[in-house]
Amino acid sequence: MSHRRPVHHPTTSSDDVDPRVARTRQAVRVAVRRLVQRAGFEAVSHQQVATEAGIGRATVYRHWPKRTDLLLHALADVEAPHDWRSSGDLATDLARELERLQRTMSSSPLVPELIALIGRAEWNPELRETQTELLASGTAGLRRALETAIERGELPADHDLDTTIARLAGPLFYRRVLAHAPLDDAFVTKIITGYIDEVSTSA
Amino acid sequence: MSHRRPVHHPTTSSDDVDPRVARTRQAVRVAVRRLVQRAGFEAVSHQQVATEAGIGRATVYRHWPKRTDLLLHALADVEAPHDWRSSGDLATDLARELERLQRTMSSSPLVPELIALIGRAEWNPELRETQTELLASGTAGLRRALETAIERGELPADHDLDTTIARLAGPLFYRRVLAHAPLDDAFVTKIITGYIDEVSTSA
DNA sequence: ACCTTGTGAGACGTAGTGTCTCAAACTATA
DNA sequence: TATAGTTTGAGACACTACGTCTCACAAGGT
Repeated sequence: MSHRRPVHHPTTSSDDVDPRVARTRQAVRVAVRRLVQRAGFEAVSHQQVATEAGIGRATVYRHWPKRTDLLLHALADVEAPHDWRSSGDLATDLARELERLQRTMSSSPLVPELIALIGRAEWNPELRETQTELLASGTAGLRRALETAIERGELPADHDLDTTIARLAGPLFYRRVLAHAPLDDAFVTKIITGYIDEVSTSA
Repeated sequence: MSHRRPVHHPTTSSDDVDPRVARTRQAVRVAVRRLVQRAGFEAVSHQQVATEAGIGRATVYRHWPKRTDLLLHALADVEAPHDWRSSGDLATDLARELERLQRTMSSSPLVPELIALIGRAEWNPELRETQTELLASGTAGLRRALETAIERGELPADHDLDTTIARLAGPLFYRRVLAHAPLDDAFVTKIITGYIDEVSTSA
């Protein structure tokens, strides 16, 4: 919609968007997150978002015609750009990554949003794509840890990463989302030691 | 609402409810399931259900005032009353139970309904309770298998069942619901052998 | 100062919601 | 079969929400 191409001042943070648009976007992002955390995605309507954000209803429709656009927008900048360095030991790397995942899932106010996403991704291809991306970024650390271990020869080259990631991260999701049980340290430790025992005995 | 207590003919299936009510209940159950599978719980409104079931809108409101009541009703009879007998070997029992879970999650038209449930259970205590019950019944087989193994001395008496169940079933949920990847046999086999290796080496 | 563009307020028709009433149909029993 | 007690379906009703549109105004860029 914005046809402004030339960037005159390579400004600090925001892109070459109209400041008014940037304001709207930010306000809506915050509003959607608040609404989702308070009452679930079901409570997110253009009407509600406009009220919560203190902006006009028409403005919300202009930028995000569909309801799911609002959710996608709220999730848009949830990239986890964490710089990764291996400790040289698979067990240590996994522990660190799983604990990071544990922290994220235990405390992050984002979990409700992800659950809202899950519930809809089953029927909405666009949302499913976003979910896949978020999942990939959330488990990227685990994947890197395993890849590094393969390079070191600590794991066989044909080790199935996806399966392993599912076996490591799956139990966390199960506990948090399905069983509504706490993700305590003992639980995470058991997952790690179980897996390490398994690959070390087979080696 | 029905004050009919004395049961004259101990009839075959239905309780002592008015046949008209039984018809309504059944029709709504079917309609809700169809709608959820077709377009998700979001598509389930009293209006839609009435149309789909071919009954009056007011009737739907009478029986299920809230929208979630419709979901709960559709999930009400999903008990899995499967009679369980141990094969005498933990690995065999687990394989059977996990494969059952795999089949259920791969093919059952119920999975969409469960996902609809998950998405809302985070904010609705009543739904959360139902979800917990369904989860318990779905993993009852696994639990029985593990309990039997403890009785046989195949597992230590202080073995944490909830943790183990999360580690066995969690990866399946992860694959099916989050990763949208197929639950192939190789995957299930890896989960089982991994776990069996782990407990057998520690014994 | 100028022109451009996003915004907010509100009008508008449409569609869905939740409640209510009432005649008709159904059920169990005498 | 007749009768009394229930459930149902159809529709009326006020209300809210939806999605689109217009237009004056404010805020942005140059």
